[in-house]
Amino acid sequence: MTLPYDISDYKNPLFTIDNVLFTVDKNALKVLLVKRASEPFKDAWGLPGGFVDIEQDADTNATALRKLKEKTSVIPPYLEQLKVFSGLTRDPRGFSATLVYFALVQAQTVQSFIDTVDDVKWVEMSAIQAIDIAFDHEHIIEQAQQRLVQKSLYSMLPVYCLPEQFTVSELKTVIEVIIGKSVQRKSLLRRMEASGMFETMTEKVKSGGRKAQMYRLIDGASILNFERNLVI
Amino acid sequence: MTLPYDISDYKNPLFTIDNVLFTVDKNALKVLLVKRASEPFKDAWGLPGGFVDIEQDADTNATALRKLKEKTSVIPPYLEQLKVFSGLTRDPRGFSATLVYFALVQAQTVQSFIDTVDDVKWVEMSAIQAIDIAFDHEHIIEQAQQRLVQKSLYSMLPVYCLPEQFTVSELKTVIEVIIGKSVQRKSLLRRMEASGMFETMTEKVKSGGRKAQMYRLIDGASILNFERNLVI
DNA sequence: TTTTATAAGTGTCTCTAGGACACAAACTAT
DNA sequence: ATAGTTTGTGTCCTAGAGACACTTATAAAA
Repeated sequence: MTLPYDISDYKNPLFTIDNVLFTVDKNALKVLLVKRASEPFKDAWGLPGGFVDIEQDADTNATALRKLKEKTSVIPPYLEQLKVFSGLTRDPRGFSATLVYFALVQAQTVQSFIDTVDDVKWVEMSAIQAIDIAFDHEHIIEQAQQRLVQKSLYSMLPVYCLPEQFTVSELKTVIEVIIGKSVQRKSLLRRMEASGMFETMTEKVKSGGRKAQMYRLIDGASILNFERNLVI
Repeated sequence: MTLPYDISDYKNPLFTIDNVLFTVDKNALKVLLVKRASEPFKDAWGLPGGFVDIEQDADTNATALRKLKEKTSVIPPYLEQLKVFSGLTRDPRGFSATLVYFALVQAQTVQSFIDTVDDVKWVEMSAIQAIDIAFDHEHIIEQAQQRLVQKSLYSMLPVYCLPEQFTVSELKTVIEVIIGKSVQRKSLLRRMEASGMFETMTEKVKSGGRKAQMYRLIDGASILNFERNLVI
């Protein structure tokens, strides 16, 4: 419900969008950071985000995708809301609320085309503490990682860190990197079968031993939530 | 990340907070609605909410609780973010984003207060379609219900619809009302035991047959997520 | 006081899906 | 051909939910 006041009567909170974009690359979970070109937190690293452009964005999802594209040239195949982080102290300019999205993408090179960003890079989660991170973004990243781990226990979300076609072993590896524990191939295969989300390709691919079956997400298939978690 | 522009450079989206407050009463899931006193959607029913008061609210959670307290006189024992609903068309005044919270409360603690006012009421979920609902609040309520059902399959969240002390049968009933399916008492007891969230009271309570053991949430116990869902 | 009805609580079997692991199959390199 | 490696399958184990009969406790009726 919205109250009948004119919005200009109010001191409005600063409302922004931020993105936590994850990938799995070389057996490590990585998050995308951009170097801030201006205050506050100039020269620190932070999450790619910004203000909603109400002329241009149909909704906040559109803002999230636009900011990712502008700052990193990446369009993720998976995007969902994490949550809103808010408070008087999280931004030196005053009360702020940032709607954080959480996204997954296949490992790829990133680059920026705009001048509010100096640099863009993938940072391994294990290296986060060593980096000067803007605002409460380190805390936000942790929360996003927890959500990613949880979802990976009861869904095939990690497929979005893979190319369109992939083998069971590749899927197994990204899941293991994300949840930090090994998984049985057999369990994965059973889940892939049960989910009905995947189709097999006719060609197989060599892999150091017997050729591996390639799979892909069926067009338009939505991520199924299993009834049980993997055991950690 | 927030960009370095002065906020006044931007046309800001309307940013509001809304609450979907559920309870279970008389074998029905109910949601709290408020009659709108002014435009837009004057005289329609909508979710209790409003603007953040950055002088008064420490964060958006505080806003949500403040608004709920105003309408019910009660601080609900459970509150979490659902998600942000946004877009150009959901509010006739222009682009808006509303952060929706989802809350649970015991019916009885609220009843006596809302009986004294005529602009707040509990509405059975089954009666929602028959009511003139403001904005996209009907859609929001549906989403909140889905979340409530899901969480009730892998947690004891429905306890927050009960008084401090309760019996297994009472818990069984609220769960069944929420998920719309019967549950085995045995399964519930196993879960209560396994969760370690509850303690037994010394007194028992009569219930038409053998006296029932009373339970309560252990102080400070957090809601445990089970590894498996109940089977629907 | 005994009987009956009712709800609480227990014992135990079944069922499902993940975990473990051995083993067969397919492929490469020597 | 043989060894080494990875893929894929068969099968048993296990945890935890579902089903359901049966025992226990209590109040109300006879």
